[in-house]
Amino acid sequence: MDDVIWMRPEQGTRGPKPAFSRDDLAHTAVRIADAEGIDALSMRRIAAGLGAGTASLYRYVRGKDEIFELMIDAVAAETNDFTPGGDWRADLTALACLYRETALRHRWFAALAAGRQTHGPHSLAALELSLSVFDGLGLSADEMLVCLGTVFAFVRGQVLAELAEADAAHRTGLSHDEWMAQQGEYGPAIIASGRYPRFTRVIVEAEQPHAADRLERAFAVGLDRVLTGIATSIPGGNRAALPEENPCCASKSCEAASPSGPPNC
Amino acid sequence: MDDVIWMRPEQGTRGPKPAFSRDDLAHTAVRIADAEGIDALSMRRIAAGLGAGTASLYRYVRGKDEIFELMIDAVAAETNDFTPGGDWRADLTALACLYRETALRHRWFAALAAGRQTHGPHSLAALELSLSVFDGLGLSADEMLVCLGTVFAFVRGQVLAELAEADAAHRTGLSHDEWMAQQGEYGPAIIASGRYPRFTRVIVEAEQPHAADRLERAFAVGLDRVLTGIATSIPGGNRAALPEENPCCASKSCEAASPSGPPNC
DNA sequence: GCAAACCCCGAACGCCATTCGCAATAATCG
DNA sequence: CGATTATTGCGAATGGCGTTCGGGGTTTGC
Repeated sequence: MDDVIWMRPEQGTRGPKPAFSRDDLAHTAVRIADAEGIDALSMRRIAAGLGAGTASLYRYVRGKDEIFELMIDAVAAETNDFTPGGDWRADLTALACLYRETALRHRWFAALAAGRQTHGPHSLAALELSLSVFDGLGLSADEMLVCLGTVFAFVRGQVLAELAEADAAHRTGLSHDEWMAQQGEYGPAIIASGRYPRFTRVIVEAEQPHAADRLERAFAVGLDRVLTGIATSIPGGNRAALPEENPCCASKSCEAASPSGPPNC
Repeated sequence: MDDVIWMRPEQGTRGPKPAFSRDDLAHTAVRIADAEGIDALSMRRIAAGLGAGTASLYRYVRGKDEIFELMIDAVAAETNDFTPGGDWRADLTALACLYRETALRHRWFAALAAGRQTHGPHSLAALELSLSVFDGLGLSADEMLVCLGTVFAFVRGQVLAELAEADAAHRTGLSHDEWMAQQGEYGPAIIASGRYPRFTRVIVEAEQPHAADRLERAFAVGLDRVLTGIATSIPGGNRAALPEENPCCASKSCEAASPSGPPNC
């Protein structure tokens, strides 16, 4: 009954009023994790940021896991700043970009959220919003879940890959020189070994990696293809599949997603 | 130079031979993590499993991160038990299923591997194997990377979602009764709130969740759609897109992936 | 045969999440 | 209006963690 934090009342009826709210905990935790990394987020650190004693946190939360739950739900709120326009494909594209931008803003979010199911109010609202994209298409509940699941599996997986690539500090992508610079003497050793000819060819020939926006482009292209595959199973959703990718189409939809934000997707 | 473990020699030329190999560390660590969970994996625990002193581990490894690196590469070896048959789509399907099965066998693997780039020998071999699927298709290096990246982003994302769903111990899927049973009084509270009509409808109407193989099916269907979208951009890869999904097609390919293993995909 | 290089590891350090118990506070009840 | 009771804040303590230090033993190359 009360092992779900969202079911417990924020404060009792008796006794002194709590000094903070759950939102206070969530937002300071998010701030710290954003600034110092998720590994630097300790109960002591949160309490310090809040100006409270460490043990006091356990009046608000059963343990660190519930802190994570609060953080995830707080950030989930940022993925809800969007109203669907009626074109499921454009709407899904926009939602995916919005999710990606949010996850890149809070670099700990994707890994944390991918590992658990969250049922906080903002997370539920996000799910509700996502489902609303399919309004009027006549899809069954199962079908909607599969479609959404496929798109967001791709989005989360791709974002995690982006973060992993960037997390390697000075380490970079797969372009020849950047990768060489990172690996020091390991890159040449791999190539010299002759054991990985295709990998070597990719390292040597890759050109896209030099482009500054290559991560965005890869995301847009991949997303577009995933959606093309999904369109296959949506009545009336079959569009002419373009033989060559056109990332600009995704960019357009993405621009619509964050009308006021910078066009960095 | 030597901040990549794969570049450091396993033992020096002088002094006593080390009592263990890196593989010993990797395999005991994997065994412990499989059996007791990744959180139970401590340096002390590994040393105990190895019959060594805790501090001795630091003769083999710079820190716990490198233990993770060894574990990931050890498990990556399990994704290499496959030889492509020449049909890129069937081969990618098989590779995806093989990856999924491996990740489900080692429930810590996906989350760990998704967060970092690994360049151990088995991981490189896995990449090389994956790239070989595109042999003879005339794709550019960039194009191959985007295709592979899209497929594996989906695979990793989907597997993480499956694990998250199962990780919630007794917590289950999205079927009405199972979900209600998990949430205790939270589920009814959500529905009763009336704030999430689409979510409520999905909870109530979902039927697939009752099927025992629903996770496999969702994976197969999603993967098939992703591949359909990718086929769009591969010369000669455009097949007639089926208006309705046919998960059995993916299952067939998957069976081919592990000819000797149990047909549990 | 001997010095340099290497291995093993007990002990210690500082940080962590979590628990316990007590003093302070505020709503409720008699 | 007390007295009761539920609740809050938190100092102190517990046990576990990753990692470092330093010393004693072992093997190799010269």
